[in-house]
Amino acid sequence: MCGLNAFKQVEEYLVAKRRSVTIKEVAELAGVSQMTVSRVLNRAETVRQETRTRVQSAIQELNYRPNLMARHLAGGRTRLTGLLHDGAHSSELSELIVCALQSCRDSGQQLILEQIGPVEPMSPDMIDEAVSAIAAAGLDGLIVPPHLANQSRLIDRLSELPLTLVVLGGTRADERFARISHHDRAGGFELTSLLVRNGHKRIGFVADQSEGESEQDRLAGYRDALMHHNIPFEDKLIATAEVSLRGGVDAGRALIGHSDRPTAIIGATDKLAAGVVSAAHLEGLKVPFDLSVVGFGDTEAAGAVWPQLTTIRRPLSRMVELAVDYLAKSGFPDDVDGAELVTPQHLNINTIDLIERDSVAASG
Amino acid sequence: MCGLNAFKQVEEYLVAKRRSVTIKEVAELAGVSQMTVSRVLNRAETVRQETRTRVQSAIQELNYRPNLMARHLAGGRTRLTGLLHDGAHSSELSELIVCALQSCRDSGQQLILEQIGPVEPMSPDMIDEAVSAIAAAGLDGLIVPPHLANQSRLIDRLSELPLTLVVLGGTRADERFARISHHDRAGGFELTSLLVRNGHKRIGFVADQSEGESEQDRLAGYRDALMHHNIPFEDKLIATAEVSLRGGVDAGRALIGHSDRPTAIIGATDKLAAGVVSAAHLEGLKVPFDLSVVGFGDTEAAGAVWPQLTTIRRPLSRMVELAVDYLAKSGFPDDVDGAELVTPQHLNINTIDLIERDSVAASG
DNA sequence: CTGAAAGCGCTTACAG
DNA sequence: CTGAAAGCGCTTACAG
Repeated sequence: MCGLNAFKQVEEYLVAKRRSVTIKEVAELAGVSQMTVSRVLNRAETVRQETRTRVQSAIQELNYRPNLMARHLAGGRTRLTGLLHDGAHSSELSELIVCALQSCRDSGQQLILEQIGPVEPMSPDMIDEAVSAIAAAGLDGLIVPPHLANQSRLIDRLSELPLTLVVLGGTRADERFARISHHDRAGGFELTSLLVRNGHKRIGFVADQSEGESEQDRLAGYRDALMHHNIPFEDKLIATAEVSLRGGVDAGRALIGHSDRPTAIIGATDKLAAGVVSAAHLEGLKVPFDLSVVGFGDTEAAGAVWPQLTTIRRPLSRMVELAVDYLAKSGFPDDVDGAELVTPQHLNINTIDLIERDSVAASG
Repeated sequence: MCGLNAFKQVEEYLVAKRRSVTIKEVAELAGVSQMTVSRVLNRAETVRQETRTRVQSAIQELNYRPNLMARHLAGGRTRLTGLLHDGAHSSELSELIVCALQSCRDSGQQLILEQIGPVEPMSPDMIDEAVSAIAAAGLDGLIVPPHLANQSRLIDRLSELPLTLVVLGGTRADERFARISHHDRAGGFELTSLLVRNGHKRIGFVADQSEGESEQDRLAGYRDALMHHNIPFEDKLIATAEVSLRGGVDAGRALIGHSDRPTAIIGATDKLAAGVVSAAHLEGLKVPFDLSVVGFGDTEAAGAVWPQLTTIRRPLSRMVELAVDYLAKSGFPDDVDGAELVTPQHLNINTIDLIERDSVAASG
C-alpha cells in the first residue's frame, strides 16, 4: 500500500514538474548529502553499508537515473565504455547490447558503440583506421565480442591503446588484456557425448576454417569425447568451412557424400549446422532420422531451420555483465558463481547450457 | 609504426580535451559577452551584423565547437527516450537499438530500454504491470517497435501515459500517438509481381493469424497484384498460421498438399517463409525449382535457410531515426526523403527495398 | 541590441 | 566515513 502511494506520488510529481528525478531529491529522501549519493553511484567503497543501503532504496523508490549529460560535464571523466561490433545485426549483438546497456547503467558507465567493418575479411588499413577512431573516442574501456576475438591484428592494435581491454571468448590468457572465456572444449565434449549416448559412432564435425581459438577448442572437446568413449578419430569425418550457410551446405554435402557416411554431424557454429541440415535435405536425408545434427551458440540460425537444432548456448549476457563489472572495479572478484579465475586477468565461465531440441535421434 | 601513431593521436586528443575551446574564450577574443556568442550560435536575429561577424571569425579562428553536454544540460532537462522490446533477441532488435543509441546521442536524448514479456501471448495483467513500470520510469517519449505495434491493449494503455508515443509499423493514423509506417501493401504488390514476372500464376500466401495491420496489408498488396495481372484470387491458396517456424511448416504442407498446388508461396514474414522452405524439403520439393518461396523482413531467418530467401527489407534504422527525431523536435519535418506525411502525426516511408536471393525461379 | 546573474545535475577537491 | 563549496560549459530569464 505504502509503496503504491509513494509510486503514485512520484508519478504525479513528475507529471506536474515535467522533469526527471535528480540526485538532490534522492539525497533528501535518503537523508544524506548529494555527495554521498554520488559516491554510491560511483561505487566508492568508502560509504558505510547502512548508508549505502538507504541511498539505494531511495534510488529505487524514486526510479532515479543519473543524467549522463551532467555527469559528463561535471566529471570530465564519466567512464566511457565501448562495445565493439562489426555492423552485422544479429540476435547475439542484441543480447550483448541490451545487457551491456543495463550493466553500464547499474555501474554508472556510459556505453558507446564502436563499429568496425562490416567488410570481411578486414584489411589492415581498415583495422588501423577503426583503431584510430576508437583512440579518438577517448574510451576508458573497450569490450571485444566473441565474434571479433580471433582478429589478432585488431587485438594487437587495441592492446596498444591507453584503455582497459576486455576480450570475450577465445581461450588463452594474455597479459595485454582481460579475457572472459567460456568452456568451449567442455561444450564440444558434452555435445559429442550426447550423440554417443544416442548410439552414434560415426560422428562428423564441420570445423571453422578461420581457426578461431573457441572453434578449435570445440573440436578438441569432440576428440576428447571420442577418446573417452573409445571411438577412433577419423580424419575423413572432419570438414572445414568458412562460417556461412553456404559453407555449411558444402561441407555437409562433402561429409554425407561418401559411402561410409556419418550418422550425426556437429557444426562448429549454428550457422554451419543449419547448412548441414539443408545439405541433408538436398541429399534426400531426413533429419534427425537419417542424420542427427547439432550446433553451437543457440543463435537465430538454430531456430530457423526445421527441425530446430539442439545446440549449446553461450553465456553472452553473463560475459558482458562480468566485463562491465571488471571495467568498473578494475578487476574480477575472487568468487564468481560458476566461473573460475584462471589468472587475475582471465575468467573462465564453466557452466554448460545444453539446449535440446529436435535435431537428434537415436542411431540406426 | 601504426601503434606509435595511435599513441600520438591519443596524446594529442587528450591534450585537446583538457583545454578544448569554450564559449568564454570565444567571447574574450571577440570582445563580447558569452551571451552574445550564445546568441550567434543559436541563430538569434537580435545580434547586430557587425558583432555577429566578429563573433563568427573568433569561432572560426579558435575552431570552437560547442559542448553538446553542456548545451543540453543548460537548455533544459535531458529527455529520456524509451525503446520498448520484448526480451527476444534478434537481428531486428540489434538494428533498432544500435540506431536508436546513435540517434539519441546525436540529439542529446538518453535511451532507456524498457522490456515487456517475453511471454507470448501477453496477458492483460502482464501488460498492466509493464505499463506501470514504464510510467514510473518518467520517460518523455517511448518508441514501440513493429513487432509490438499490433498489441492493441498495450498501445491503449501506453496512450494514456503522460509521454509522447511513437509507434513503428502498422498502418492507420491514430491521433493518440505518432506513427511511422512503411509501405507493406506496396511491398506485397512488389513481391507478388516479381513472382508473376517469373511466370507464376498459382501463388500461395501464408498469412499471420494474429491479423496485425502490417501483415494484413501485405496480403492486400498480394490481392492488388493478382487483380492487376488478371489472376483470379483463390481462397484455398491462402493459409493462416501463428508466426513461428512450426506455423510456417504446417501452413506450407497444407498448401503444398493438395493436387493443384501453388508453384510459389509468399510468407507474411521471413520466419513463415523459412517454414515453407522446410515444408517443401519434407515433401520432396526442390526450392526454387519446384517451388519458389519469398518472405518479408530480411531477418536472420531469411539467411539461415537454403536457398536463402528473396525478401523485402524493412527500413528499421530509418524508422527509429525518424522516431527519435520526432521526439526531439515534437513533430515530423515537412519534407522527408522517400516518405510521405499522411497526417502531421503519421509518416509513411514509401521506398521498397527488394532483396533478391536464390529462392525464386521461373515457373514450369 | 547586449550583458550580468543564476542555474541545469552532476563531480572534484577539500575539510572535517 | 560524510558534507559544503566550487565549477564543468552552456542557456534561460531578467535587466539595462
